[in-house]
Amino acid sequence: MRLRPNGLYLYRQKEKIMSKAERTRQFIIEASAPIINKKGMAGTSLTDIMEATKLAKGGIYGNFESKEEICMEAFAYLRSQLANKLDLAVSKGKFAETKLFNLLDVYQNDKSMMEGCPILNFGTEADDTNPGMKELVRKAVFSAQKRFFTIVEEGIKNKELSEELDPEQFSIKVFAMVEGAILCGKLAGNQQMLLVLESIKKEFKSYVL
Amino acid sequence: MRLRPNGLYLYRQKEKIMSKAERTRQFIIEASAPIINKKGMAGTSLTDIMEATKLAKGGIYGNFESKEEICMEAFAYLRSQLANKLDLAVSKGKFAETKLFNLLDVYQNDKSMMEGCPILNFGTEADDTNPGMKELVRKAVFSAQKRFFTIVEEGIKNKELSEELDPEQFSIKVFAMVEGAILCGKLAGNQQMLLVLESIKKEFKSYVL
DNA sequence: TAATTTTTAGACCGATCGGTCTGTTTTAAT
DNA sequence: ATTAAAACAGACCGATCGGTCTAAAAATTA
Repeated sequence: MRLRPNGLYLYRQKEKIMSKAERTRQFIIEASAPIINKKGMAGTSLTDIMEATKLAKGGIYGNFESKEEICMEAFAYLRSQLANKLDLAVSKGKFAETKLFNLLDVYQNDKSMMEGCPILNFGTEADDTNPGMKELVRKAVFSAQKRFFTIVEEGIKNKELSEELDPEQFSIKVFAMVEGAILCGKLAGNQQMLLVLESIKKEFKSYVL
Repeated sequence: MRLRPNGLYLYRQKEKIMSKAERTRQFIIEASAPIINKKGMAGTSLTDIMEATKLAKGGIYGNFESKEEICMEAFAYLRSQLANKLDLAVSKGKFAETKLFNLLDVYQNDKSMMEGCPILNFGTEADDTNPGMKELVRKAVFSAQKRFFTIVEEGIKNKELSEELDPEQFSIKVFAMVEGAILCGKLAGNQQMLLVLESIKKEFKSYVL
């Protein structure tokens, strides 16, 4: 028996078919990521990862040299998955307003957000204890903020938005609101998140020309 | 040797002098809380707690029945410490504006916030894994929001603030912004936090009559 | 101060931690 | 199909995990 990470996953990389090891590595990352996101890095054991992948220790450590490495890759994976969804949502909007609203809708509705934003989860755990991870998350914060920034910047350039809207201020503020809303939504009920996102939209609309 | 939690800590409870055990229990909570807040519940071991308290296992487990219980008490302690500071800051303000600004200043400057907001730290770790702790944090969220709510509500009643400012919306939104700002501040630099808090003040001022 | 109760130290426990290593199996090239 | 190389299973490792228990020490009562 050993037929799991085979047919199902036909990853390609740069037009070259991935080797067995590369496929297994990717499989481990994808299977572990949601667990680590949920239970935390310290809270996730190798046994958890073995169960999720149905692989034995050797199968794990043949592809990673430490649990730490798995955690880093798991975060990178979650981050890029989410980034892709967010970028796609933005690209489907024609105007600044629709771009922003599409973007917020992903934060609000996407089921991958149910398990919590990886920036929030990994960030709070890593900030005091894991400089390498902290740096990864820091970059993720900047690129998430940049998404908001670009929408506003282009909106102004295209005369869709008032020049009184400062892209940098707005992007930092809105990102903080979104992350805070995710936290409050999980702790105090989803309508809190809704309320915050609605107020972002409302404020934004006031700058639409 | 065994003279630590004696003279230094003369806690009183309802005018009755605390017993040795009560003092030790409190001592363990206060010594452990910052560590647990920093390293997380799963990331903090009993060895960490033993080192911080200079007590042996027996000394710990004579006063608590599990690590879990220590974590719960640690959160309750951090929460009440912070709540006291915040309430004090608010009480020193005479008007809604000064109350709110004093409150935000604690979030911005207090050194106990350097180690991170316990709601953020415990909340993100507990939300998917620890229902009991999640409930504790949930209550903390509501009472933190209520602090903002009351300022606005009374400000409106006293004709200091426009009636267009909705206390509930504002309190939920601002709390989310503050928590998001704490996260971003720790990950991406403190000036992000500053920026968010400034924008809260700016928006608030626009409702001051 | 003496007696009793409470509290603490620290040896000890089984379970689990992250990680290594070897022999077997699977893959990939011929 | 044969063979050399790559990947994996699972026994094994020492360390550490959270937690228990007993005897000694300290606090409390008399």
